[in-house]
Amino acid sequence: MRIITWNINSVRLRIAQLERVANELRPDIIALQETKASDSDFPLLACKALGYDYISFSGEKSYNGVAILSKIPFNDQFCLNLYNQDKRHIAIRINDLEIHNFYVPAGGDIPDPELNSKFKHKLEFLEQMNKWFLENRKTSDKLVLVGDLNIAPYEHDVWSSRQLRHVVSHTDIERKTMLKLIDQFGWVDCARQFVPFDQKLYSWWSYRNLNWQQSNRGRRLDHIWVSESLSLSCTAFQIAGETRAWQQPSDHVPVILDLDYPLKAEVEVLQNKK
DNA sequence: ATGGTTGGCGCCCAA
Repeated sequence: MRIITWNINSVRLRIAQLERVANELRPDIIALQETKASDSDFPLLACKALGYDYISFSGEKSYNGVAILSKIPFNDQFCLNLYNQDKRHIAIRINDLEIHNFYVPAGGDIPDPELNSKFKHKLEFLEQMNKWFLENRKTSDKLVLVGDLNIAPYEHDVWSSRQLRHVVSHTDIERKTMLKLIDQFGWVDCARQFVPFDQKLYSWWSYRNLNWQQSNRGRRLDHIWVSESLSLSCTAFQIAGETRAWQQPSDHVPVILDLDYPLKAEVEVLQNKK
């Protein structure tokens, strides 16, 4: 099973790019963030036409919004309301596998919760995420958590850890909070299972730098985590950096995980053999 | 220290 996560930055504007992602990367599941469409405006038929018959979405006008497109039928879907009625989470369950898609608040410009309510909300959102999983799930459950988490936790998740020390997304408090989430629940950061910690790894390049390719000042803001029970099922990890060079791109690129999880048809075959 | 761009919307806001 191939799962990708992508902050598409307007699903309506980038349907053609979504089609390209679907055709070139061939994911079974696509988790989108920043769809920027209310549910009545979500391009459901266009997404189904790409081969994703099972779609779950939660959006609002102009801001935020998340969706999960699946080729595999799911048994259940739900949204957590972690902060402010923002549409920042959606989850689906396929048999015993649960996939959570998050869009963590970016947090504004000033990394001080006293001076900047957006930064305060970002930290609170992360604490609420952590609390929900600690209270409602176990790392022995089969869980995948993906999304734009808006934090680059490790030194080589940014182009210059020193120069971004006080920049929102790489401040000490954010990095510490993210590592606490990973440690306390027992998440596995799939990217760093496959790519050593001393190698630079980015999933986002700012629109503000038109020379982004040359200067390569990226950050790894988009993540795929799995619970410990799935860590041995991860077979490959990639970041589709090439999409950032497409015409009128999203500032984020798709992050890809291949998981050795039996698809429904395969499960049925297995059951018939018994 | 500052500015740079994009998307959605509606005369700016969030990223």
